[in-house]
Amino acid sequence: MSQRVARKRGERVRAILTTAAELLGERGYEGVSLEDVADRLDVTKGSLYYYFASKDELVTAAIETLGTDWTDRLEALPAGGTPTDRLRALLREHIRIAVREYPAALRLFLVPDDWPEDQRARIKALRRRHDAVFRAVVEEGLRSGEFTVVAVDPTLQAMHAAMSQAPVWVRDDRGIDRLADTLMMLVGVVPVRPGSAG
Amino acid sequence: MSQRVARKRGERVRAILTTAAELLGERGYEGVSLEDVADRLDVTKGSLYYYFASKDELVTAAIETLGTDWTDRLEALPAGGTPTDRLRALLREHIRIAVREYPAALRLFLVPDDWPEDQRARIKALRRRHDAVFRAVVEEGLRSGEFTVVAVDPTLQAMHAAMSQAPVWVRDDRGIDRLADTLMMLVGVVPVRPGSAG
Amino acid sequence: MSQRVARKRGERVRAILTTAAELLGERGYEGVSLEDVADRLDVTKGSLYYYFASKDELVTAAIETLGTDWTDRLEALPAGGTPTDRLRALLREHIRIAVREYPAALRLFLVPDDWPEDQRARIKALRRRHDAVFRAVVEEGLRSGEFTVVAVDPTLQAMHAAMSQAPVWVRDDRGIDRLADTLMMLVGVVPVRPGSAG
Amino acid sequence: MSQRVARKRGERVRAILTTAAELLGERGYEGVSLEDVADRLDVTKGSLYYYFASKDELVTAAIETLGTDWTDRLEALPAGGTPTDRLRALLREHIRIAVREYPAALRLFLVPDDWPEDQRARIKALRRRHDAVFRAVVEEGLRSGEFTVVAVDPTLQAMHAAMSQAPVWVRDDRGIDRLADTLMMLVGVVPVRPGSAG
DNA sequence: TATGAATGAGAGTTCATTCAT
DNA sequence: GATGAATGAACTCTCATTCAT
Repeated sequence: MSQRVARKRGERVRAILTTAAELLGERGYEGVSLEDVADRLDVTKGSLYYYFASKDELVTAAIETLGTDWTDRLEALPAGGTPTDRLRALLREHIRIAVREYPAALRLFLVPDDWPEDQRARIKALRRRHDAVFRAVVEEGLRSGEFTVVAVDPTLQAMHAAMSQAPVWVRDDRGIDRLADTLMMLVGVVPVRPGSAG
Repeated sequence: MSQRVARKRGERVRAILTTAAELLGERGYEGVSLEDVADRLDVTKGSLYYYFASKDELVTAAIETLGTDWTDRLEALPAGGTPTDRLRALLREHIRIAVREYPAALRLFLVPDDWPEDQRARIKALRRRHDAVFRAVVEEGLRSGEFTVVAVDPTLQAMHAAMSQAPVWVRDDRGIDRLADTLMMLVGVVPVRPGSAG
Repeated sequence: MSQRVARKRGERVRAILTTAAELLGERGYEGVSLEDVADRLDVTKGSLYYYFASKDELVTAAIETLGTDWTDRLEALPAGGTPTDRLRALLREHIRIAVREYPAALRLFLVPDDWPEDQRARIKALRRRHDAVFRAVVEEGLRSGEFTVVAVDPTLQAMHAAMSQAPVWVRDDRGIDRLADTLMMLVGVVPVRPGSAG
Repeated sequence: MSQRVARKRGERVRAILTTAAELLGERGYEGVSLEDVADRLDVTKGSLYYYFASKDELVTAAIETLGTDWTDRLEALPAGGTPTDRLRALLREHIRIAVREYPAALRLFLVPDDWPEDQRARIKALRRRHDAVFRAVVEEGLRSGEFTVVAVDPTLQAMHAAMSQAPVWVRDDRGIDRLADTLMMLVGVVPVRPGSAG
């Protein structure tokens, strides 16, 4: 395969993955048919099989795209400031992306048990990289004494669970901030002027 | 209809609902077909329609069964002790049920938008009742000054999100306790000897 | 079987047939399920099979009831007057019954080809008796010279077809009269003051 | 889509519609399943959904095909002659088509009440166009004084009802002519040598 | 006699997958 | 590379029919 052809193929694949990621992020696995993906790309269903062997393969790759993009954006946040500031920024950005772009994200990362090990592994890796971003800041905060946790793992897991569910109840920017502040408490950071409003 | 027959029918309905709840709790709405439910009950698909008018009806009733049972067990916990003790007990029990019995429960309570209003309402009511159990304790803790929160709603939502996701990563009793303690931090209760183990 | 029991059975059968005839007259064969019939009788589906071997049997018998009742009422019309008056009265009464009570009658008498010969024969006999009522008057009118027809059979058939379809377009009493007058033309009786209004 | 492909698709659609129209014309809506249509085309049920979104859509389109074809043939009849001659020709042709090709046509044009408005409208339009052919001749005959009617609407309706029912009793060409002549009486045209043969 | 329960065939529909062109 | 077409399995739902009690 010539380089030119390979490049072209790469572009095509990327277009498919981006589109699929969008749709999956909006409606989740069972909510998206290959017809939907093809339609939005102005292509026919059959064509997708030229690039991917099955729906699962396509979905896995698309989730990879989506997850990578997501993590990239978190990593691109400014590095300076205290762990507290950086964690809060991370939380806000994460929630913002979840709410605005990938409302169905939660469902996506829960891969069905009967998928091939290969694909499960790829998504696991994705989660790990994503997780590392948060873990680094939390651990730094622990070292500096700013943070207190029962254990790192459940803390991170609780954070992610809450953020993924956010699209269900968070409506506006104020909701995002309140949720971020609430999650800061998981590392022992109590906001300056805590309230008790419903 | 004679009493004896009515009782028998009740039993049958309960058997169906229990079975359906189990399967739904394991695999979620789209993961369960009526064939699956019928198979596990050793009857044919069509028979289910003798008791329920549609899949949605059956599923709604099953979710109701599952949710009511769940909340009942939380409400049955001993009433005494400080809010801190009671919230921790609630969290532990909730996580235990989620992990051991209804690993896919999370997805269940997110009712599809296109369901009949009637059924949406029933499930909403269920969620409200469930929520009230936690809310009462949290508010008591706030009044007594034991708890601190940014706002009650996101706190409860984060708790529930984390607990529902628990089946994915929690494996043993220690995991349950660590998660419960972690979530206690959402109300500002820091454990006596906080650690930092991964 | 004692006489008392036989009588009771007869009553039950009649009740079923009347109800079935009603429903069939309203909605036609495919529009009525045994459940519908049973429901309206406050009985269960299964019970019907104690009296009838199959849906077709029940339907045939019900059509017989309906058809007999219908013909009875036509025969009960006053005998006096000219053939013209009597035919017009017959037409009006027939249309009235079709429109008000058995809007789906047309479909009913068109028995599916694959029904057992026995049942086809019974319905044929019914139609014949019904037909005889009109035929008698038409033939009398022909003998008396009041009527003119191309041939008796197609005349009668056209009359019946039009009357059976009447429920689709006839709305009020005026519609009934206009249709009856129109059909009188089939025997050469032109109304005194013919119009041409749509 | 290339022209060649579009043409091929058109042919396929036409084949489906023709087949469906045939079956529908024979057995009516409820008497035809998609399986039946697919079988006769030597394809599987699912394939039909590649061309039509639902049974109703397919049926509507098929009825449209059938109805258009029918009306086309009536409109193609020679235009000359008196209204009497032309109406008789129309009646004969209409009955011939009904008897030979679409014996169940009657039921087809009675669209179920719960169909989407869109489809009801399409079939209504069809009926209107069909009706117009007869109405034009009848009105011309009225203007020229050849015809006499009670009212135009019931006259046309009675004609159509009788013709649609014709397949039930008309057997041969003589039957067709006798029925046509009989229906001419609805507009006051009495045949030259009226008989009274049964 | 009648009931409640269950069955099984068949309906319409969806969709991942295949394949000749 | 991509398309249009077709497939076949799975799904929800309906209903005439059977049968133990």
